Formats: sequence, C-alpha cells, structure tokens
Amino acid sequence: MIAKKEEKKIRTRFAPSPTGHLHIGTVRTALFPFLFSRKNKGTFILRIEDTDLERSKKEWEEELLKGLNWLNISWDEGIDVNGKDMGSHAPYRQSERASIYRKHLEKMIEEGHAYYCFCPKEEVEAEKQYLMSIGEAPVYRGKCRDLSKETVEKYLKEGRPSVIRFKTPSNQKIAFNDLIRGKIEVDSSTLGDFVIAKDLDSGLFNLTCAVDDVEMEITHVIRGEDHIPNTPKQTLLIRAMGFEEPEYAHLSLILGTDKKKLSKRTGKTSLIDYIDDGYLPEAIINFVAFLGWNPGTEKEMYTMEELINDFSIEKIQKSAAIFNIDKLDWMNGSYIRKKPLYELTQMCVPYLVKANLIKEVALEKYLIIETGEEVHIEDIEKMVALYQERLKKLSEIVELIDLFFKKELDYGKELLKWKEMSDSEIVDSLRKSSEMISNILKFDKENLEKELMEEANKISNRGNLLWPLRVALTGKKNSAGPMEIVAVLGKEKTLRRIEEAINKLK
RNA sequence: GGCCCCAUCGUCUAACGGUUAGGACACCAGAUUUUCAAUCUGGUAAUCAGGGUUCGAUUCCCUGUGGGGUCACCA
Repeated sequence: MIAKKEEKKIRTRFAPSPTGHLHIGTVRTALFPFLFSRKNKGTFILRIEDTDLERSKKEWEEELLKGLNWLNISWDEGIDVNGKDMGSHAPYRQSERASIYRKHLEKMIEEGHAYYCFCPKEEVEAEKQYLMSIGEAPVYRGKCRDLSKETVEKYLKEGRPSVIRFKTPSNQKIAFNDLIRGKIEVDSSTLGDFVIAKDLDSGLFNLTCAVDDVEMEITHVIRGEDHIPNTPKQTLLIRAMGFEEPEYAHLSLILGTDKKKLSKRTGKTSLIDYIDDGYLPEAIINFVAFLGWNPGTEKEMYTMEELINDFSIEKIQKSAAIFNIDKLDWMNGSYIRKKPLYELTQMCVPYLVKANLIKEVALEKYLIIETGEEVHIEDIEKMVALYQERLKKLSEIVELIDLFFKKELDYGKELLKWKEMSDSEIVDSLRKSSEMISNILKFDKENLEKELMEEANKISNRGNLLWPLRVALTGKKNSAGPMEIVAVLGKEKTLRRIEEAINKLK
C-alpha cells in the first residue's frame, strides 16, 4: 500500500495556527511528521495556518518557531526562524496565499462544485438546532444550491451578506485509509454543504488546507485525531479540484489526568512553562515521542537521532494517552544526571540569576548579591555538582544551593536536634566539629570526609555528630553531605556558620 | 442527539491465535545512609462486559458499556 507512493519523495507538513502558546500536544503533532520525514529522507514543511486574522498573532508565531528550534525540530521549507520564507512553494503563511485560494475557488464555482449562499446566519443556526432536536445530522441542506446565475449576481451586487459553500455530493460513501487506524468511512449526507470561504479572498480552513496540501505536494498528512471529521471534507475538495489526495495518519490526542483533552486545569500545557520549569529538550522529545509510540523493544531512552532511526508509523498507538508528569520528571532527572557538569551549570545559572541570588558581572564571573562576594563559574560548578543527581528540574537548583549565596541561614534551632539530643549535647557536638575542622590542614573533600568519619565512628551514633553539623551549614532538613558542603563553603564560612548555630542554642 | 474514533496494571506500554500476560514510571518493602536523593534487590498491581468463531482467544467478529473527538462565516 505504501509501496506505490515510495517512488515519490515523501513530503510531510506541520501546519499549526498561531493562536496561542505552543501546546505540548502540538509539539507531538509536530514531532511525528518530522520523524517520519527524516526517517524516510523526505521533506518536512512548516506551514503557518493563519487565515483567522482575528486570532492569529505574530507573537504566537514567533513563540512557535522558537519552540521548535529549542526542541531541535528542524524543517526544510516554510518560514525560517527569523520569519522569512524558505523553500520553493513560498509563501508559507496562508494569510499570504489568498490569490492561490481564489484561483481554486473561482474554478470550483465555475465548474459547479461550489456556490454562493445568502442564508442569514441565524436561519442556518436555527435549522441546525432543529435537526439536532429531531435526532438528525445537523447540516446545511443546500437551500441556495440552485440559485440562478442571475440571482446570485443580483444579490452580490446588492451587497447581501454571503458565504461560499461546497456542493457536497449526496449519499456517497467517502472512505480513506488511515495509516494508523485503517479504513475510515463516512456518508456524505452527514457532511452537508459546508462553508469553504467567506468570500473569494477569504478561504476557510478546509479549503486552504486542502489546496495547500495539493499545491505543496504533500504525500503524507500526519495530524491530530481532531481532524478526522475534516478529512472526508478535504478529500472531497481535493477530488473536486481534480487532484489525488495524500495519505492520512491521525494521531490520538494527549489527555490530562482527568482523561479529557489536556488543559490548563489539569496541568501545564504550554511548552514555555516546561522550559521555564527546567525540563530539557531531550527529555521532552523522548517523553512526548513515547506518548503513543514505542519501538517494540524495551529500550526507552532515546535521542532524537535514535528516534529518527527507529521510527515507524505502524508502531503508533491508536488510543489516547494520558500525560503522566511523573514519568517526565523521572526522565528529565535521568537526562540531567547524564549532562556534563559544565553544561549543566551553564543551564542552571539563569535560574540563580532570576532568583536574585547572583548577577553576572563579567564573562563567567558573578556577584553574590547578598554578600557582595565574587564567584566564578567554577565555584558554581562545585555547588551544582553536589546536587546533580537529585535534580529533577533545573528550577529546583535555586532552593537546593541558595545556602551558598546567603549571608545568614534562616532556620529554627529545633532543626539542629538529632533524635533525642539535648541542647547542650548539640552544642558539644558542634564544638567538636568546629575544632576538628579548624585543625584540618588538607582542605579537600576526600580528606575532610576521611577525618570527619573517623571522628564520627568514635561515637556510637554517627548522627549525633553529622546531623547538627549538616544543619548548621545548610539550614535545611535535606541536603548533600556535611563535608561536601564544607569543601565548597570553605573553612572560614564553615566555622562562622557553626558559631551561629551554637548561638541559636544559647 | 447524529457521525467518527478508542479500550491490557493507577499511568505509558509489550505480547505471528498457544507466555507463569513482559517492561518502564509511580507505589510498597529491603540493602546503603546523618538527612533527602541517586543506586541495587524484591513486591503489590491489568486484558471493560456478554455473546460468538476456534482444539485454544488480550489478539478475529457482533452487541452492550465506558471514554474521547467532531458537528463554526475557528483551525
């Protein structure tokens, strides 16, 4: 079945409308045709569907382009990242293609495939309501279908409000073979004469989409399941225009935890929110790809390259998938753990800057805002290193390492207490740590660990020494180990923090 | 309501018509540990229901149920 199309070079497209933030579900709708075209050495086209001038905005288009770029989803024809046309079918914004749609519209009217309709909106709406109430398909039944040419011209001249409808053939089975779902068939009478344009210069979605798919020589339309009802309409249009329709594949939707279309109520929906939270593009791509697709093996950590390599449409799932943020978090953490430390640090710095802990003063040099000290990127790297393996999202770095940027730690003295220790025991414990640390000459992590553990092992309960020290240095219930912190903090600050902790207990 | 789509652990999913129904996340327990992670080991947990077809159905067919999509002068 695919064999006959194989000689033809594969051309797929992603056709978003810039009417809001780049939705995470849209990311998937972009990813699958992308993978498919790359896998088959075809062409991937980005077409901006902005025929709705009211809702389409330049800023959404920009966000879209940036988002795809961030994800590493590239395209061969369309609007480049700077908003310029690229490829041979320019322009790629539907708002700039009116003349092309007009050409097809005029031809269809001429050939009797489409006609002007002067029915008032309210009347059409009322009829729909009525049909629905008696349990029939709510369609426009073609009242203006057979208006004479003269009448149409007269009405047009009078300036009567009008739209252009498609003359849907009646009682015809329209079938297409969905690459994911198999044969899908509907009766044309459930379609009615749908509107395809507001006027000759304002084509509507079903028309513009059908025209562009043939004009751009798309071989495979891979899009969301919500377009299944549109496919027979577009098939009809394409045939009426005298072309052959492409192959279709409809992806299932991504659902929220409430099993409804993923919406803001049940979770973050925009890619931008995930970026801000500190998810890595690799993780998002890997996760989203596995929402409705799998290689059939047990491998599930996939780079983009590997995805392209192993991708196949047959392995796409028919049923909708629930967006499970826990798994994304796990996957993201796993990618973070694998990141080279230097790169990870570079990615964390913006979060620290945004949280007002540090500011950049020179290349790779930062000022700690509270203390006025200067830190180099390498110092920050040491801090990040302590927390690399417990980071799930980059944004978490702030609350994890803020202790290194604070003048004074803010915590209650109860936190210093390990198990049943009394205040005086804690003070003794801290004094012992302080004394030991001030006597250590070789101030590196390994030696610090060694000396501290030697000391800790002398007492029956190691926690009596380790816990108060760790809290004195971090002010936190959970953190990295005490000596790791000491190594990064330095002797002077360490001793000062221990002193501050002792003062709390007096 | 009409039309269309879908149905395996809580979630993502694997299983030429023959498997003790497999894996991953989450969860629970254990090991490790000053804490939290990470890591390792083990565990709980699923074929929507009813009919067929078949020697044998998670798998094929029908019906029901449930969920979803769509019915715009939006895309």
